[in-house]
Amino acid sequence: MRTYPLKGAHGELVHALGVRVVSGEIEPMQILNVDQIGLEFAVSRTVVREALKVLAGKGLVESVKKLGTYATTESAWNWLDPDVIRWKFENSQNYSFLDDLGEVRLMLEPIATKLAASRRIEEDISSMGDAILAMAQAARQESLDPELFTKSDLAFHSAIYKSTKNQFLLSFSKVMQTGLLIRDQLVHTSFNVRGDVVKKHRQVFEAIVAREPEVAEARMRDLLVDAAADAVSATIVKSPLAKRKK
Amino acid sequence: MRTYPLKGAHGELVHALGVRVVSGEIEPMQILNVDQIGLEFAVSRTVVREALKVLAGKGLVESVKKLGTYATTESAWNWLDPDVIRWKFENSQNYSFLDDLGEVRLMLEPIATKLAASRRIEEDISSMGDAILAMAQAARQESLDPELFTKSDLAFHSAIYKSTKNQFLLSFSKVMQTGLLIRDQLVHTSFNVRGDVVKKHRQVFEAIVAREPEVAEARMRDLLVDAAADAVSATIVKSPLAKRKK
DNA sequence: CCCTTAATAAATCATACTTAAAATTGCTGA
DNA sequence: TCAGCAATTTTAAGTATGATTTATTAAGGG
Repeated sequence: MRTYPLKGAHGELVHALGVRVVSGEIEPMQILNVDQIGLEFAVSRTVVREALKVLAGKGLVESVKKLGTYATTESAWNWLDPDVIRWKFENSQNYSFLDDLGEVRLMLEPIATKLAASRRIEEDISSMGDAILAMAQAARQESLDPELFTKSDLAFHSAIYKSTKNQFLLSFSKVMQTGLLIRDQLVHTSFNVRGDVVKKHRQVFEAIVAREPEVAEARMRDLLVDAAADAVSATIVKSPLAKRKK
Repeated sequence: MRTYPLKGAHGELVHALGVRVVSGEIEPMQILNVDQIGLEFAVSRTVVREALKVLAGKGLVESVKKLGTYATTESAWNWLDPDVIRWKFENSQNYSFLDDLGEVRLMLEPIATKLAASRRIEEDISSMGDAILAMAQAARQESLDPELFTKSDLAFHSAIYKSTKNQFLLSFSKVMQTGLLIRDQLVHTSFNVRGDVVKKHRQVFEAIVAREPEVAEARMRDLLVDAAADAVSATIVKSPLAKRKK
């Protein structure tokens, strides 16, 4: 399974080099030699150069004449690029950036929910309704379906961002989804789904349907605090080195 | 002056095509013919293909064999890419996305300020201090310097994001800066700098220095409300068609 | 110390070849 | 006659390679 959308040799090379840069395997200021890479991956210079241009577009490398193309420092990277996030996950020593992502989520999502409650249209309601139904279905004790649960959970939150009619929030939700999805793969959907998770989602939904911004916001905030607590315990279990940077 | 960081024929082509897609001049699903573009810009196929790959990396185009490379719909674009924002500004009929950006700013920046107040290190303090000094200097009635004012204003807010030690917030601040910078060019720094602007910035700064998260947050929120009010009046004056989508 | 020149690697160009997928054609059988 | 299916053609992306240009650093000479 390809987790990246890019096709062919080019896509694989973008992916491979991207991972090397964000994982720190290729250190900042280290030169990426075109011919050498072409040799290693058995592709032509054309393909290598295209890949480097794409990475440059995401801030991961820079190139100056005479010197060469070199990796940049973290602060130059576009962390809000879904690819960058995905690559970061794949070979990381340190998952503290997950905490960073969660922190931003906690800043945005309750207010996004408030906005959703005042701007949602019928189409948004039906998306959310479908997601909630699927979620309840997946959480049924007789037939637990972790994959469906995760998927519908993400769909619900995504629908909220979409309801805000704010392009930036929608783009952010993609970054978030990428992060959460891979986190779930990492912690293997511990799926200690507390009985009230679905209920709490439904209550958020109902407040949005009823166009009650303040109520929706408060309920979402409550829900996220629970989710964060679950995530922390899961992370500690699976990955003892995941420590918050002071 | 080049407002884009990309160099040479390649960079210019990425820019030109990016603007066309983002502005809607090239509509979703419309095919971008490689040979035709090469002819129009008098560059080789290689350069065109590299440019299209970069755009694909930002979600602006997709390519399938046999069919060609075509523009995608807005929802596929990565709005959190500084280039995308910049291009959006350059040929837009509608500046409502500025309101979207401001909305997200209002969601993030007060809390970022709160975090900054508890996580800032000495280096952050000196960055902010320098920015505040420059700002006060620029706002002096004897020698008004709009450009310096804008620059130091941005530097101050950027230093706050940096103090949070959260990579995502830092990347977001780049997007924000791009937006605010070009907005200021658009409204030509109306510079009706209310006397208390510098003072309010200084008060935020002092709360951060004193490590008073709650106070810092409240003061920043207050400051942003003023800024938003100024921006709205400026936008209405210069651009009557800037209407908020209902 | 400045100016010229050489060296270097990115940037560009041009062209040929390969691959995958869609569209067309053509065959078959009901 | 025509619907359905398979083989063929066509199209444009994708890949490869060698030659050329350009910009910048570094070395060398005045």
